Amino acid sequence: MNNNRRVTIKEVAETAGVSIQTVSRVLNNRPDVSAKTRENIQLVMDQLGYQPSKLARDLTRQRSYTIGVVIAGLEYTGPSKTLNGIAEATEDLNYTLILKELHHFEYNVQPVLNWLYARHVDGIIWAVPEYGNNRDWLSEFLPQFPIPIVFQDMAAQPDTSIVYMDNYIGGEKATKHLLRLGYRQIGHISGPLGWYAAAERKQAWHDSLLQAGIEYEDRFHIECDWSLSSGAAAIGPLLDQYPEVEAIFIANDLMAIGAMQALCKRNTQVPQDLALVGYDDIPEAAFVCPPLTTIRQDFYRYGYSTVSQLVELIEAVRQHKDSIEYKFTKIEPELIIRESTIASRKRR
Amino acid sequence: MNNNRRVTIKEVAETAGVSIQTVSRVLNNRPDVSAKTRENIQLVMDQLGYQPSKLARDLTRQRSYTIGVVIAGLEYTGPSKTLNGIAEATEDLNYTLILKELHHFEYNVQPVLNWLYARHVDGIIWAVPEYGNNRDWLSEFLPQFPIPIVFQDMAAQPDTSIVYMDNYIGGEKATKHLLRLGYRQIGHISGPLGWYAAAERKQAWHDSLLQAGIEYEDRFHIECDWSLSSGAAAIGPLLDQYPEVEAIFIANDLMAIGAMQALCKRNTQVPQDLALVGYDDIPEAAFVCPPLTTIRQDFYRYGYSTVSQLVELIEAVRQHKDSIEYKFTKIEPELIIRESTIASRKRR
DNA sequence: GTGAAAGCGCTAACAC
DNA sequence: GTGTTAGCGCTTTCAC
Repeated sequence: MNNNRRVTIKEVAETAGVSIQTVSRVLNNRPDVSAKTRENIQLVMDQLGYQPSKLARDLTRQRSYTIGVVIAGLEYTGPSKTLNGIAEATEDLNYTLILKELHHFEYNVQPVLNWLYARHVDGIIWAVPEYGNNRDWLSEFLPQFPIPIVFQDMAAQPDTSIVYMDNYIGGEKATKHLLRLGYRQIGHISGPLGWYAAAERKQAWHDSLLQAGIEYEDRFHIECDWSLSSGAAAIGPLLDQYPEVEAIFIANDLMAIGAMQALCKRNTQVPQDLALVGYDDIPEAAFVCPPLTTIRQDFYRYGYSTVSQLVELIEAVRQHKDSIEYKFTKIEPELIIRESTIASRKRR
Repeated sequence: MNNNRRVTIKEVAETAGVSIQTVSRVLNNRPDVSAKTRENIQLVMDQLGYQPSKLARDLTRQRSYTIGVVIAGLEYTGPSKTLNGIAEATEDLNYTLILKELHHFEYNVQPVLNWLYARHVDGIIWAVPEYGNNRDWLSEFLPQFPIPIVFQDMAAQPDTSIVYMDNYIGGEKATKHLLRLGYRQIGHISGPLGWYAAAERKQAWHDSLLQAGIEYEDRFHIECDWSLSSGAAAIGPLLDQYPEVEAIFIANDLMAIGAMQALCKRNTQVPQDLALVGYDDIPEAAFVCPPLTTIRQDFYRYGYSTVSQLVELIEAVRQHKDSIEYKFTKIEPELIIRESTIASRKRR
């Protein structure tokens, strides 16, 4: 490892026998440099192995082409796939990505915002899922914050750009699929209801049943914590207490797989005795026995779109300064039908 | 969104009626400021909502406390968990993380290195797995590159810091576990052998058999592509051709689960007819039927250690400048015994 | 076409 | 204790 100092624009200028300014022009592909000068400078740059400092450049331009991503729960499939999409979009759009990972879903906003501001990011993606009241700061801090932000996973808000993975539609698709197959006694295992996503899915289940003219039973609902083991633990007691339940919409695949394991042990057949719909379409969903009907969420696209949205917003802010158009973008999940659901025997 | 210009140190100084330098001193917690002045300046900072620019600071200090992470395959469990560990360690050590995601495992090194250099990162983590000859550039570029790098997933090299998830030991643990249970005809389904990790695991399988005095059969090996479907596709033909195979070490859990699905369909019982060991310990491994014996890799810790290693290296380089100590750190995976392997009936 | 001067926001070195 | 001067490496403005 060589400990050379950086080669600077000044050195290039001196070596090439021109002014710093002329070198800068070549760097920025300005037209007003003679072909000969340009060529010569280019040569010197290559020889010296010159690499312009983005730090210095960003400082003078007051523009960094950098976006800050605030995220949490990277240990879960959803966030990590989302980040994957964000990362690739950032690359494709020639931005730099600064990652700010929160250790918890609870956090203090102001320090994070300041942290990002200090780093001159051009825009921010708030990829922390809405959970409890962790969005209460919005109305307070946001109006006076000078950097554009796009939020993920959040209810619509005025003057706020949001990209939303439509959990309500997803819950509807899951529940209506079961209704279509003839099931009537449909239960629900939800995630922690403090999570916006969990609440939306549950609401959709509830609404779909009512719309179908079915007497809604909140008894058929159990709140779990997204984990496989919580799903495994919940299913038995639910069925013991309400043996009339014919089908269950489970708010994620992990819990659904847990439930299947538990059902296996108590000799309850899926889908003959109980139909199951999951949520997420994790890779394993297609391979459990029987393969799981589920709702597929395209997290990669979710992340990717969020970046596009943000870059649009950044441009808008830099130009018009006034008539900013805030968008609420929805991404619709998809029903994937497999063998954990079939037409109900009882009702046919 | 408010479009205020940044509040600068100059403004703070003027408002507080002191020089810029004094403000800077307060900013950096220098002792040589009177309590009274300090207090006053602090007050002005708060009132103005002053946030020091890290850009400007980094530029003058020639030190950014930023690390660049070059990574690929974020759609897979391993890399994404590793990134999780990297991100948390970076936070804990008060560094900033710039993410450079490569679209492919093949890449051109020089531009990536330049990209990072332009951003003044203090150090680099090369988290792209060694694959084919994608490390050939090491001897060429590295010696003249001025920024410390720590590599992951790579064979030992002189003058290079490496954190290594020990695939050889892992392969050994898997194979020896089967041997200990009494199996003798042990097959192997590997990942693409161009991958260093895949090659190491296979080598360990090979060596362990020889050490046990077993005539080694390369016929019992099939090369797959890490995917679930490839595992599902491979297992049938292997057993058809070599029905004498009693156990298989499969190089990742995804392929192992695929294999289990395929075995299920052809009515081959695991572990009675065939014992299976996977690799990775993905969450689902514990819940397939039967639960999968596997090798657990602590990717989180892997990522975390790599950052610690890098920060140590950065400090070393900044201080001694000469006697740098390059480390080869191994992380040992763990055997997790479940029900997909039991004592062999045939041999007992 | 090219260059000189000023400035981006901060810190380091030295003076007082 | 506090201020002055000179950078860090680049871009912008405005001359020539």
